Amino acid sequence: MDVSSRAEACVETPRSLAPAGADPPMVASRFRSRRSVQAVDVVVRRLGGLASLSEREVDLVRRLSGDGEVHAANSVVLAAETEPSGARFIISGWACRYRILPDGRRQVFCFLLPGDGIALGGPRDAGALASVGAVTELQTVDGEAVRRAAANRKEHPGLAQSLYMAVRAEEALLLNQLVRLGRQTAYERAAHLLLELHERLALVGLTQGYSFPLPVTQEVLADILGLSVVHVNRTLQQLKREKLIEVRGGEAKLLAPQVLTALSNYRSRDLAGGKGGEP
Amino acid sequence: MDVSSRAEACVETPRSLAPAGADPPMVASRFRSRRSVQAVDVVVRRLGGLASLSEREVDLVRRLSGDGEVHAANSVVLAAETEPSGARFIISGWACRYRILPDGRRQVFCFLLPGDGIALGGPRDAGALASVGAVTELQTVDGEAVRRAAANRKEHPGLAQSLYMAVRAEEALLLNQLVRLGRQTAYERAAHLLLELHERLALVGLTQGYSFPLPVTQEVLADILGLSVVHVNRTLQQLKREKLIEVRGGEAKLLAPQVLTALSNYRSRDLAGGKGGEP
DNA sequence: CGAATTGTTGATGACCCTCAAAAACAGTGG
DNA sequence: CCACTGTTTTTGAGGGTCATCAACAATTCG
Repeated sequence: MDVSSRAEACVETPRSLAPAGADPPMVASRFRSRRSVQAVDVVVRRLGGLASLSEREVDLVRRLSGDGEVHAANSVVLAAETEPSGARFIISGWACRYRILPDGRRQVFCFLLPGDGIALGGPRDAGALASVGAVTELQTVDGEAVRRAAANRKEHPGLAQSLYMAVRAEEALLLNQLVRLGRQTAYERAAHLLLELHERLALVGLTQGYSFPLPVTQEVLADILGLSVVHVNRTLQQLKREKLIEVRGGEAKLLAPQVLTALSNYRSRDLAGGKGGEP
Repeated sequence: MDVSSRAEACVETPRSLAPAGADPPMVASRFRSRRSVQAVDVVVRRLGGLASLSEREVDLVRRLSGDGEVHAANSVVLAAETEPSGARFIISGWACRYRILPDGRRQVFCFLLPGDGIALGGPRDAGALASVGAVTELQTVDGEAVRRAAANRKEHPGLAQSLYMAVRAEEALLLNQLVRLGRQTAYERAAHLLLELHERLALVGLTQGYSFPLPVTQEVLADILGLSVVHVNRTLQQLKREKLIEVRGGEAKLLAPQVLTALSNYRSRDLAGGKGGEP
């Protein structure tokens, strides 16, 4: 992948790129193109939110921008049961982990958002257990350098901690998802998922107040919520009718976050990590 | 306090149960017997099944038997939101990871069987994200020694690999569970779960052909299957009526494993690991 | 053996699915 | 710019799955 195609992709998925008005640290202007340096910033924000990174570690992450790839919307990024590929980070766009039953039923396990990693657990991660698909057009970069660096805890304690917390955050997502599917009504599930997406996107600066991009069809929502498309539609309508949310044109807005939180028993704080953790 | 009384507790004091402050004390008594040297063998079998262990590593695991604890059935082993404890291994009995909603609804994420670890991911593991409860009387041993040894990959490559695979196997469980809850009917879920339990118990030698212990009430099954107790009862009856399973007196038997596998789209091989994997 | 837990059964209705078709929308090419 | 096509959203109708409530039978256990 060359730089120009990445740049194009950036333009084509404007929604996924952070306006980033909040976080302009002195960006070491390396000899990389300015555009791509900004692009990986979302990874820096994500990992930096999970643990404190040294300047050297931040630089190491920034250097990832070299090896980017663009995946078309609806393409398979990582097929289950095939040779595992290395770790990658998502720069822009949404992906999802999922499994498909022989009869076509699909369950999406979780969304993967900008800044999130794919197969962080190592070469054999992800692929064997679930497929990863691009929900929108997707920009990723090779994250093996970071993963290997993080394996050396002495050298890169911050990165080690970050990746550890990233894996934990993903488990937190799965547990949330299990509660939704096992014990919540459609109405609660939808509210809960929207709150979770808002929280995650806020962590990487992709929200504007309570508005955030929701670039997925109702069919995808159905597959993550464990519902039929029709029922997702009706459930969202109910939430809109009650003035709790707005959803249109790939954008969502939480009109009454506290009400949503209460009715869906949403608990935040599971995803950020709070920078504590494992030795 | 025990978990089974949660329903009443919620009726009487609906609000006061949920907050983390009201977490029950952990009842556990210590044991230290010669007999337990044999007992930890189940851990050796489990870890040895996930990766090849050197004799030294096996010895290291066997030495765990020193520091055992017994947890009463229905007691809380690891409460969510509290100080994390160290890694432990289950010697006998069944436990489960779960979360309870403020209104009393409970979702069990997975069972923890003999040989399985608790909080293997490190001190902060498990506890923060889910509680662990003893389903039956439970015998555990401190696994910190093994966990720390495994952290040194050079010294103990087999153990490192084993624990890595154990964590992956647990993720596989969660993903299976997500498919069950999100996209399968009660009938499929029950069959799928029974197959999974059989496979897991077989890995540690606790099955006899297609018979295996199932020391749980239908209420617990309901909480893991995301169903009501009544519906679990009817679903099991249907499976019995169709001569696919037998369940009585804490024992289950799969009468037609292939039929069950087909009807529930069960895929094995996710849990064992096959001794391949991460560096 | 009585008390409590667990399992079983029936009745009723809510929730959610399926089928089917129309309406809104997005992209394409004339 | 507007028909044209395919996708996505929306609406309606009807039915199946599963929850809830309530009671009773069967077990387990002290």
